[in-house]
Amino acid sequence: MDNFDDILDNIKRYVPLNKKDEAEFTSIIQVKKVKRKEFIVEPDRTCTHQTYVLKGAFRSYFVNEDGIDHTIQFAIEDWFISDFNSYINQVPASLYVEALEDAVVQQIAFGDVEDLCQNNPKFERFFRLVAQKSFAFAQRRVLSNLGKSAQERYIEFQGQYPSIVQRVPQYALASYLGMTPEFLSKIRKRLATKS
Amino acid sequence: MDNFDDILDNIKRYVPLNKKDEAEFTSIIQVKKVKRKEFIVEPDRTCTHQTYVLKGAFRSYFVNEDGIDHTIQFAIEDWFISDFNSYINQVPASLYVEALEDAVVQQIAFGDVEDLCQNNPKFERFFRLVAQKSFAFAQRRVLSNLGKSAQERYIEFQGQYPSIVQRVPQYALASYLGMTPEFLSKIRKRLATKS
DNA sequence: CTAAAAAAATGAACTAGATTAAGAAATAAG
DNA sequence: CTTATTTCTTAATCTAGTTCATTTTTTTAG
Repeated sequence: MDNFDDILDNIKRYVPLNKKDEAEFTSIIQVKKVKRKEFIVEPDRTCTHQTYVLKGAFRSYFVNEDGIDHTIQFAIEDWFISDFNSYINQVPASLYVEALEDAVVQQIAFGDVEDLCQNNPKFERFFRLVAQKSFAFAQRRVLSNLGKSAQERYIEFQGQYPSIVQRVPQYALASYLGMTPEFLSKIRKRLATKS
Repeated sequence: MDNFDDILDNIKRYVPLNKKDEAEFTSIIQVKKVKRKEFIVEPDRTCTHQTYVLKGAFRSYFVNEDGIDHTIQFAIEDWFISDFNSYINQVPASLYVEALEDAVVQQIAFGDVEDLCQNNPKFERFFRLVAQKSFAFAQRRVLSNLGKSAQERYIEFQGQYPSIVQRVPQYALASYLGMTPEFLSKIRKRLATKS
């Protein structure tokens, strides 16, 4: 059967759930398989779901007028991903969310989540805590972008998310860190030869 | 007496409040006057409160090892400000929050807010919606930092927050936009002479 | 009103990182 | 396997933005 243990454990890191809560939550989950290079969100189409990654890897990114893309977020197992701005305001997306590997996801629809939150304060609380944590995280990223050099940003990310560094293409990582793939290549060489 | 109308109106943009809700909320508000250049948050001291600006202007900023400061956020009337990471995790702050003008603020303590949220789902919901909006905003800022040139970032900010541009010192704005004050000066001259 | 301090402007020299282009290596998918 | 495609590397050139040093302007607080 479907494995909802991981996503429930994720929630239980923030709020305790009894069997009834669990049933309520799992009843709104939709499971989906996604092939590598497939999009689960695309610009101009409203992002209707939050996506929990059960297996696989994703990235969300923005493509600007010049065709250059900027990675907003990566997500591997046990992470949520979406075009959050599109999702919470239910307006057309500006991002792509693309599978970097064949993947299995568990999705929850905006309307279902809002209903759930209205009916069960535990979930309202869960989504508050997650949003607050996400905001604090995003602020740290702003700080890192403002204050650090390209090399320092790479080293910091590598220290914090070694599994992501190994798993995603270098051009995607470069675009997350705000530099060109060529420059990231140069940094890696510099770091490798130095030690 | 104290004027709580503005802060209550702010909340009511997200959730409806009856008189009892209003009383519950205002009972935990602490009012404070702050002089220009005074800090309401400092590194290494835990940020115990969220601050609502009734009158005045603030900025939060980080000072790195080289003594260079990076502005994270501005706040004028009707905005909230804090070291959010310190506040929600109740860990020592890494930011300064400084008054740019003499100010009057209304503060709510972390513990009081958590109690309020547990007892009244309307406030849980309010803080969820605010956190989600803040997160979406922070993501847009990351995007803007990654994708745009210094001049584009300035023009964008100026279009979105003209009142802040006029009100805060240029060095603070430069440090928010991720450039040196000298370069911002150059951009402004370029834009002024071009038109 | 005025002296002192803070903020902004200017310009010359410099550099981190981008751009371009081409070849090498890795990976995917028949 | 094997070939087509995608990804990564390398190196030369270029530029947006920084640094540093000085001057001018604005603000502040007695």
